[in-house]
Amino acid sequence: MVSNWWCWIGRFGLGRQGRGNTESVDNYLKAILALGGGDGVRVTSSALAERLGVAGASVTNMLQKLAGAGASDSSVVVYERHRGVMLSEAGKRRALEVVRHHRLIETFLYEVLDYPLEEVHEEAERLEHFISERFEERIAAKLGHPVFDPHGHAIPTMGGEMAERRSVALAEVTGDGVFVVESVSDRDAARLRVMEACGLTPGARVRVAAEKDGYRVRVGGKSAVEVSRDVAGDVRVVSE
Amino acid sequence: MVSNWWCWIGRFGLGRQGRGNTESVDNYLKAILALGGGDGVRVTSSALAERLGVAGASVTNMLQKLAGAGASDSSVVVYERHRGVMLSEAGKRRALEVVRHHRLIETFLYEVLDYPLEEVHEEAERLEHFISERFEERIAAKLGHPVFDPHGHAIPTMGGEMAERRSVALAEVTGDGVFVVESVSDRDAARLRVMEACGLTPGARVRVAAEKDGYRVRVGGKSAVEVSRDVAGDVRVVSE
DNA sequence: GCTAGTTATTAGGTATACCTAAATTTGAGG
DNA sequence: CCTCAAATTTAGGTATACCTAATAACTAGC
Repeated sequence: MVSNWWCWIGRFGLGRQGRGNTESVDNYLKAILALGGGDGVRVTSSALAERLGVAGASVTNMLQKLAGAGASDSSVVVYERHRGVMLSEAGKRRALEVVRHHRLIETFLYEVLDYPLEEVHEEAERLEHFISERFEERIAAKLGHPVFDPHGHAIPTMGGEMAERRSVALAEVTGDGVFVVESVSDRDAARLRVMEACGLTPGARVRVAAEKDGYRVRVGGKSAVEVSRDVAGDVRVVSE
Repeated sequence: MVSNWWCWIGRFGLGRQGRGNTESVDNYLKAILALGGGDGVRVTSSALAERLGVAGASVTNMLQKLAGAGASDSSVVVYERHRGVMLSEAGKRRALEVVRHHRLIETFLYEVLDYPLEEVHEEAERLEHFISERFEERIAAKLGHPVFDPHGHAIPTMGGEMAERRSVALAEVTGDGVFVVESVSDRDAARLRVMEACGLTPGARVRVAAEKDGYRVRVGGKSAVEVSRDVAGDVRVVSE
């Protein structure tokens, strides 16, 4: 009787890689979507380069490859040199799927694994590319098919539909008034921590007074706090 | 008031990639561990190539890079050309960490997300490379720091310790007797489905009778079933 | 201790996805 | 309509991680 537990460590080929969408490609699609390329807006190479943190030349390379792959239709983007890029139907579908993954994972981390709000984004950003259909389906079911993620952002359905809501950045509010926080940006974890401390979380009812260089906000019964313009730029509200 | 939900899709650089361990490197380390390279056994290039499903030349390349990186100590493997490879302390630590990730994820998928047993492996194989320390910690806590995964394999602790148990493959059993199933291999999903159907799951008490070309097993009150040599090779048992 | 056969390594190539630096194209202002 | 600066693309390079084919090193058997 010999102990050889190691025999049972799985064995498999290297690499992964679904149907031809690499992690990189998905990130480009997501970035194009985020910059408006899913709604007929032509997105510039430099905007993409800036958002993705890569050199402009790298963007051009990738766009050429994406546009070239698959004859003409069936391609994931519509691209003409010097005239920007937008998503094709297929590209938009895929981009929304990745966004769905991202937001479901965020919700899952927050609801089921008790992550702090400001940490869900980074983890989801990595995992969104590697989960299977089954994983997606299972966490969606576990969470009761949520419509919004913990930041207040809408989660696209499997069909790519998305609850749309009208809102403004708090930073664009000029007068005083009472608002409901629609969503908070996940861009900056530190800022997110500030918002949480102030009670500026999705669904919160806030009384806002614009001041030079910022806002005075009161959430619920708490005492008023000063909110910088930076932070206000990361909070979206709807008027009550 | 303008709706521009897309502004809130996260923005980030591409790529990922922790402290220099790529997914590929982790897979090599895991494979070396699985072939005994964590216990002073020199593992051959061809064994690695076979297990990883890559060409021999690719293995040599990788081993040279792994051995070369970081002066001499601090390297993750001990390698001499033509004489095989084994893990260094650091390499073994990392390999066990990846195995820990894998098995925790499997347990999580099975326990929390209700995956069928035969599907957990493939998903874990992908995700093990991309979860953070926090994710690992959170699922371990959620599961109550489990010691075995759903296949019956021991989960290494954070310190790299691992419950060791003595067992034999059912295929090596010659006489008759009563055994307890210690673990089942996750290698082959189809085989796993057969085992589940037979009741051959970790912890099950089975009465075994060797026959030419296979085994006759009785689990609990169920009627006896025939088990092929192939399947028996994927079941490990301890005598009662 | 030599040779055949297996095993391992070197040499040279592919694809992805980045980079910098050098063209080029575009479009705004005069 | 022409020039010039900004945006974009081309050209040429890097690193990872694979590949095949050719060469070299071990090791058994005689």
